[in-house]
Amino acid sequence: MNSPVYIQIHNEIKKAIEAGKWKVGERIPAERELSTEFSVSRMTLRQAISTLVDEGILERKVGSGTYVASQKVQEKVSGVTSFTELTEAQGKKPSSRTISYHTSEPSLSEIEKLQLNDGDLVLRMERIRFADAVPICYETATIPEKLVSDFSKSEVTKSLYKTLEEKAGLMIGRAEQTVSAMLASEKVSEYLDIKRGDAILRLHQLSYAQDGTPFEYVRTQYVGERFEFYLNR
Amino acid sequence: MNSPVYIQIHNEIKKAIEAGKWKVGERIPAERELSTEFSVSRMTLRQAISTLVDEGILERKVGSGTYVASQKVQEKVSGVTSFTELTEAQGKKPSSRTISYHTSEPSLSEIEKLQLNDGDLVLRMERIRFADAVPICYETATIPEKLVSDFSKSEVTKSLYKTLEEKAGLMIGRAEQTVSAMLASEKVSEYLDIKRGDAILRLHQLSYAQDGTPFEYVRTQYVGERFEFYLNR
DNA sequence: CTTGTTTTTTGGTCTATACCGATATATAAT
DNA sequence: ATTATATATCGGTATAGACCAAAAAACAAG
Repeated sequence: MNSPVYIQIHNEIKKAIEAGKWKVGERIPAERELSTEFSVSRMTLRQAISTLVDEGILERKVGSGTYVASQKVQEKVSGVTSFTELTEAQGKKPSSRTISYHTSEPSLSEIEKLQLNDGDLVLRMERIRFADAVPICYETATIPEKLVSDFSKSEVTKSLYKTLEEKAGLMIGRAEQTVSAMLASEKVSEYLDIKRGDAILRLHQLSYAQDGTPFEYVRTQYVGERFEFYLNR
Repeated sequence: MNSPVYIQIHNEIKKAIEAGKWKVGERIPAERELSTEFSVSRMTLRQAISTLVDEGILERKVGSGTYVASQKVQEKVSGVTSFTELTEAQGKKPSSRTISYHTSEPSLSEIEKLQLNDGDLVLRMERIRFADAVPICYETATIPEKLVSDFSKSEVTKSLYKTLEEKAGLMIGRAEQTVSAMLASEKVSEYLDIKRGDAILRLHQLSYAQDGTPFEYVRTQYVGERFEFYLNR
């Protein structure tokens, strides 16, 4: 247990809130009170509170007290375009399941889109995204193998952009998106729990680094019945 | 000048950086040194530095020093189109601040877009969205008053879609979006901490219920320097 | 010149105390 | 009962000092 005291206190308070010691909207004890309870100075206690405020778990009100904040995921509402936002706006929980994750030879379109050379390999990931338990889309992402050969699987699947930026110094630039419609294949229809031939909304996306190099090619197939993606310009 | 000392120091340091006293990537004097220079305690000086770090203007490196950060907020686009997802993909924390929230007479464009009748009132909300502490966009959302008259403010600002669906039985359908460019007005430039006449990327969005009724009209003004929105079709 | 070790510098954490202004609550006046 | 006022509580700011671990710089050894 070598973490700083204020982090430990942060964790204890957070756990207490999750355990229901104080409910949403309720006031927690004053800083001076908590500081004696935890046997630390008020400034240290304040630091623990501050991190919880930064995380949106607590709210401060001068002269009144510190209160358990309502929710934080709910702040994300307004522009209804993305899967995640739509999902959360409807009060459902987005999740994903990785179908496959392996290195292989690129297809012709992948060679073209990602500007690959002879012999270059790619990392291909397939995943399904869910809203609650309902499958919404099937997604295939392709990345040049040389870009991610040094990274762990979780580094690639969980926060690819951050990992690429921090560990490979690759600055993310623009992205090209194309939207079209198609029919579900047998394979995809099984993944998405629909019938073969059902309507699919297809989103192709090619992401470029700031130097103009394409580094990620994503093809997403949304279930037409369960997702809408409108663009008018 | 009644603002706290640490804010005043924050402003002075920020101004000095903008004036080129220390260039990007360069190290600024040590905290102990600056604290004597400004004649404050080190903790107060630290608080000024901390706010600058939160804003992405400075970066700390233990044992080394504090440096002028390389970039402001990166103009990246990843695999997503929404502000929230974009922000999180860059490892930053999205947040928002409500500027105003009141019922009023609709404008001509609002009457047209939302298909309002004579005498109908609208609820108009203005808010600013941030990535970490940096303002990214200014957003005005208009909703027919009759739709939300029964709801509390937090129900509208925090999870409008969920509330509409659960309490009004309104199923969210499609949304039309238009993207264009314009110049920042004086008012908006102050909100977004930019100059009047700076480039603004404007996104207008009209959201329809599943029965075809328009129910929300959102106009978002993104800071051109801090946000990019690519669409190719 | 290179490599390993020590010293110094720097940010990170923590204490104990103090005063301020905003808010809430108890009290007094009407 | 209502309204004005004083008091207590609360978070916000600020001080002056202390020790720690990471990093850099100075130094020593080969």
